[in-house]
Amino acid sequence: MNQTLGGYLKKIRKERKLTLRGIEDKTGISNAYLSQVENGKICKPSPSILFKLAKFYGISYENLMNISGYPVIASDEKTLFFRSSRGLEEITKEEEKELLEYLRFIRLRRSEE
Amino acid sequence: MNQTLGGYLKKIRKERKLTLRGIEDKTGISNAYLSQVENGKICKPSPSILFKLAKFYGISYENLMNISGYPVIASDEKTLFFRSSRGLEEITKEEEKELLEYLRFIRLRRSEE
DNA sequence: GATTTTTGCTTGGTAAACTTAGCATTTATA
DNA sequence: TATAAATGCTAAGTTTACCAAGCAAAAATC
Repeated sequence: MNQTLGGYLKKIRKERKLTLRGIEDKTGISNAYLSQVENGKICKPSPSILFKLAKFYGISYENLMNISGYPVIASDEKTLFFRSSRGLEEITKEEEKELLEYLRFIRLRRSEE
Repeated sequence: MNQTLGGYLKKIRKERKLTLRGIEDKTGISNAYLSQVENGKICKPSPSILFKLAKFYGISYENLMNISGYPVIASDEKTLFFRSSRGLEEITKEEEKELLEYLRFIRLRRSEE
């Protein structure tokens, strides 16, 4: 899907007509370094750098981590949870199943309105 | 609560009565290096190393990343999703609210059985 | 009790991320 | 058209993660 990290970043920057030095000013990442990244001379920028870029471009940090070859929790290994007033709550497999059924019900009901 | 990476790893290893060389054999991480990590001489092992340790010890990779000072997606910024036969499905805020209510109902019902 | 093995650690070296300085070419301004 | 500024890039240097080798103390084996 997405080729190299450098290619991906370069493509986005070109699309938005931004300059290396402009990004340096906004993110603190040196233009020299970013050039090396975009041209594949650096293949694994630190997570901190990737995070700054993700935030600046408004793209997914997790995706950048993945493209860069860092280990990332596989989505199907993540525990399901809920935000609530009490914070984050994990849910059991059984609850997940019931909730999924209920979600189907909700969506069906909504589509019939 | 606020623990150093080294202290945390050392504590776990001691609790389980494991040796540095034993872990080297199982994970490929050199005992010399692990010693430096545990004693705080190395503060930011690469995510790849953290992942190996998390897997080996059966602890949270995300937590190790966090303790090491790497950027991690804040839990309240995570998108809620569901595993289903169609893959991962994101849910809207309204759906989340309804599902949370239903979760309360499920749990109440279960506790009354 | 002597010797061998195990254990944690230090030292020295390599590789790669990242910065600063500077160069060549293009673009803007006069 | 001449000059100044901007842009992308490279080279050199610093820092730090990480490994291999080796050392001293503790533990195990005889």
